[in-house]
Amino acid sequence: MQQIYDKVVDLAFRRGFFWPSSRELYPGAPAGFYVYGPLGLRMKEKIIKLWRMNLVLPEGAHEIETPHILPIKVFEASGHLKHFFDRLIECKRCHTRFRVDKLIEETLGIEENLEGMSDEELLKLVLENRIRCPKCGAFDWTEIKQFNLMFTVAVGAEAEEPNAALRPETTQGSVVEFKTSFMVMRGKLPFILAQVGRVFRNEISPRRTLIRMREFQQLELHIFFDPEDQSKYEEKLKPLMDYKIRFLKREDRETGNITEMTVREGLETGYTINPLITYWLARVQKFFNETLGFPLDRLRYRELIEGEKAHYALAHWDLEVYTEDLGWVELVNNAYRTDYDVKGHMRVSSKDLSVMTDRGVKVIPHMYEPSIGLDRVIFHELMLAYREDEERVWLQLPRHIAPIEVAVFPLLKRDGLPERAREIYRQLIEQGFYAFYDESGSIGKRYRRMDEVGTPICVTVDHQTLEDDTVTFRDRDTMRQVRVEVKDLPDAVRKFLAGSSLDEISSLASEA
RNA sequence: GCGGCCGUAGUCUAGCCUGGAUAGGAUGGGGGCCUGCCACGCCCCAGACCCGGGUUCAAAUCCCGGCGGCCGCACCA
Repeated sequence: MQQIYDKVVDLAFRRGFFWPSSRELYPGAPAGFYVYGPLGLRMKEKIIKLWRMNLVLPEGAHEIETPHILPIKVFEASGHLKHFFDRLIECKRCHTRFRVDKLIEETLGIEENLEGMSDEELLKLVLENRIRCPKCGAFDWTEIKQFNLMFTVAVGAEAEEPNAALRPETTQGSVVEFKTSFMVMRGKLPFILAQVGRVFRNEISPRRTLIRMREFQQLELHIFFDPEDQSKYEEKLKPLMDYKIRFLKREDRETGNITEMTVREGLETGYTINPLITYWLARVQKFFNETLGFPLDRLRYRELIEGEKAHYALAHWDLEVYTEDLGWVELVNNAYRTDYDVKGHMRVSSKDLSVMTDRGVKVIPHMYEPSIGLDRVIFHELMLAYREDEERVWLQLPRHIAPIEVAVFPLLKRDGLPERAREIYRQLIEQGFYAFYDESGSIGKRYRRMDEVGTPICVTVDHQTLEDDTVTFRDRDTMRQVRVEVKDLPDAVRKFLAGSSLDEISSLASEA
């Protein structure tokens, strides 16, 4: 069942939300790269802004921007080198694949470092020790295949070997720049860095358009804190104590039962570890529900278990969203990375990254990271907004996220109506709205076109406008119209986008 | 990456099996006429055989390879 999915993808390509890169000119272009068209880009900007206004600035986070390309050393310290450059060997009988270093370590009980060995040496070890397939017991292996899940680059005109890589997460940039940022901002723990940025993963098989891409965008918060001092967050949690966070606990995997746990319960039972993590779990869920408009019953935190968690994570919850077509899809990676990253960089760089705290002791900060997959958020906004009936197709996007905020039409293409409509359009643009003007075809067709891209308001200039300077103001969801005076229009648009009802809009004129 | 299915305008599709002349239609798009509020109608225009090779007098059609898509497995740090 992919009905809505297919329709949303079709609509997105057709109307300029997003489409596959380079397809027009070079049909064989590799998959997993997408262009954001004008409408998709607008939504993206709006969501970034909402994130910034809700989770960055009020939390005192400092937004920085670090390079996409980082030296290989960085990824040696972060553990990505080890975990991203897999060497796999496949059993020819049952077609199960194994990481060859793990296979050898586990079968022979060797602890020594196998990373430096060549493929030939590793294969020789497997064959000489007659290591059998742990799954089916066969002794029939393929050659070793290299899997690079990071894109490597050779920096410098004369470089021949890759000496850098495109980052697979923005985190490492923040960790590497933590100390400098802390210093220049005269920081104190907890200290939060924020990054909006593109990340790159050489996925084996990119699929489902924006759901799994090779180049995508993350909204990440990197919260550095003193694990021994939670006082600040204890305070911040007070108003949230009865807020319910939705979890899929590890033991409920089979049944899918969601546990609604209040902040208080999370703390008391220790399930959510500490006040800081608890606060952020609640905060991020609230952001998705209240600001981005995702219904609560479609959201849950899936607790990851050993083997699913990232190599760096002590605890890890994926915030997931449910749609009928795609099932539960991860939107936010919430990882308690402990001091894994900071320590890794201390080890590889031999620099001291510990900082002084108010307690008067130096600590190596721990890190908690809510990391939002922006493209997936946009895609799900579209999926959840899609509506159709016998008459029309429309996107019931949250009004403040719609890419076109208000469209202006002349009822007819004569009698001076287009001229007046263009004036009104100009005024709205000057007021800072994302306005849109159209005079082609019939009025009904123009309404349909705007419905399809989720434009919340259509304003129409008719003959009455020329007499009393009022226009019709149409609501996307009900198709109802009220008349508004042109002078009140900017105010009406602003209020409607912020959530006012159509009745409130129509009473504007009578108040004035 | 493996296996199965598939690839004709932006989208949907006819033609392919059985090779043959300007690749047809719908929808969408642009322009025009019309139109006093929800995809009216009419006229005009632009737009496609995934890429490469092979077989053939001749390939959208047959064969091979590549690329891409969907589904399943694996991967998803």
